[in-house]
Amino acid sequence: MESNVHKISCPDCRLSDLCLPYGLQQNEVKQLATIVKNKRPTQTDEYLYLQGDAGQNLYAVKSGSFRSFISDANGNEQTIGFYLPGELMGLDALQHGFFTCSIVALETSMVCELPLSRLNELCAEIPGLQNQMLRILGKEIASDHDKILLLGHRSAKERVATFLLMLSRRYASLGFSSTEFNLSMRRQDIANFLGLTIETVSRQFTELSKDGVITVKQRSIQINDMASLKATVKPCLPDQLSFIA
Amino acid sequence: MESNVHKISCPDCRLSDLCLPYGLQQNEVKQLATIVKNKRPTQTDEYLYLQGDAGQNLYAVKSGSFRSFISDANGNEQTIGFYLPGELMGLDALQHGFFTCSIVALETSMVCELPLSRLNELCAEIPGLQNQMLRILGKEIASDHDKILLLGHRSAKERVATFLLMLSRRYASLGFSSTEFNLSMRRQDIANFLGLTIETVSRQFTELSKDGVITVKQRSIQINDMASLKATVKPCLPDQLSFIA
DNA sequence: CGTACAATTGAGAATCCTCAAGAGCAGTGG
DNA sequence: CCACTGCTCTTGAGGATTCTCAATTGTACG
Repeated sequence: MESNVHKISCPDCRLSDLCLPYGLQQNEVKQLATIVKNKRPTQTDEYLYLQGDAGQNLYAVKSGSFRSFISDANGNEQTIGFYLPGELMGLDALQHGFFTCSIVALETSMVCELPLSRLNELCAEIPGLQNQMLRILGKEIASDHDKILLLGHRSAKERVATFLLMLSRRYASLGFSSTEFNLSMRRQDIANFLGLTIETVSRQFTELSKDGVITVKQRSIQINDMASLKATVKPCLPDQLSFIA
Repeated sequence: MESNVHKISCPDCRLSDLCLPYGLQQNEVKQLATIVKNKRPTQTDEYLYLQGDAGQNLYAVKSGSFRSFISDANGNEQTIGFYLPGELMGLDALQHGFFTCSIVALETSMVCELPLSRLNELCAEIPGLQNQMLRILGKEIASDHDKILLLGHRSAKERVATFLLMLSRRYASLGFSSTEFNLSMRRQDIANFLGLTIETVSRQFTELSKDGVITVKQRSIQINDMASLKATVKPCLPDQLSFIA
């Protein structure tokens, strides 16, 4: 079944409630499905697109995970976010038709390709789709604001704890365990995303482990004391962890 | 004339090329103008809306400037951005219909109120308007990504220099001087926005002054050596200063 | 002129980074 | 089966940047 994931269309996709079809009528979802192009799997470390590429499509994650980042003139990267199944990539190209960041697969992954021109036409026909597009864009913006808060006003420990909580939340909304999961990204990616060094991230993991809050074994994470982990970032409002697109 | 700025409608507004009407036909702009509500001036330190408020409108800055920020449970603030004339506020409410940040006026300012329901209807009728909405949303997202880069990977000096450059750019696009302007925000706002303390911001201003790059006198800024200022943030790609919504 | 607020400047402290070495794990080939 | 290589992650010590605390100066406004 998993090997046929790239053949599943919107009406049958278990992610449809998280993705663009949310809130649409059944026949509208079918309409949407007609413009979706399936792509071959994206392999680990393969780029989906590069900063500066012409962006004529949006991409929805069907399986796996991705990392988005901006490169500067010196080749330094800033990781902007991580994308999990059901999430939409490429929204930054809406401005000028060029991607302002690059996207790379963290593992073997599947995406659905949505041509912007067709999507725009469909938005005019299906009000619910236009609304959902706006909701998704609003979510991206709200999530980016949370990241700005994270980078601007949080200590290293708070950043790492927040990172884990946000992954926990998103895995939960996908129907996976919120307390046990495997990180698909390297420490380097986490550090870069959080504006820290990998040594600092590693030390924070170690500290949280020593306090019994989490158990870390390479990429595998187990949250033993969710309350403590949340208390670590208590300065945040309870519902302000929608975080990290 | 300035006192009548709140009576100027879209077809006559000198900001129309920066704002929603960009790219629209003349009659379409008139249509848009019919849904715009003029509001009384917003005074310094007056809130346009508060985090958590129901958001049924977007707001375009007609004159003056605003600061947006997120508050956490302890009352700490993170400034998310500054808004100048022609820019659209309230996009974060598109997700759930609630504002995720608060907006406060930095000086006496005018805004145009755009009811989302009417705007949505109009978007379905006017393809150009829908496109412009998506462009604006894409710009907001790209700009937020730049802020994440700024907070995640830049030194204090780079942050302050970047802040000045971005203001310079935006004033220039409004037709004002790119080398001489007055800051409408306090040091505290700048520091908070940049993830620094006001002391650090002040010291960076002093250093840039001592190097002859800028002249600072309270809120008044003069850029004497634009090349040096840009060199301070050279790690960035030349066109990556679209910055800071 | 005095108060309140904003901004600057200085000294010491804390956090995080840099540099360096070592440990753990996967894949390769003898 | 085991050593070897490459990569990732961890751990430690010292250093740099930025923050905290405190005092002073400057500016706006009644």
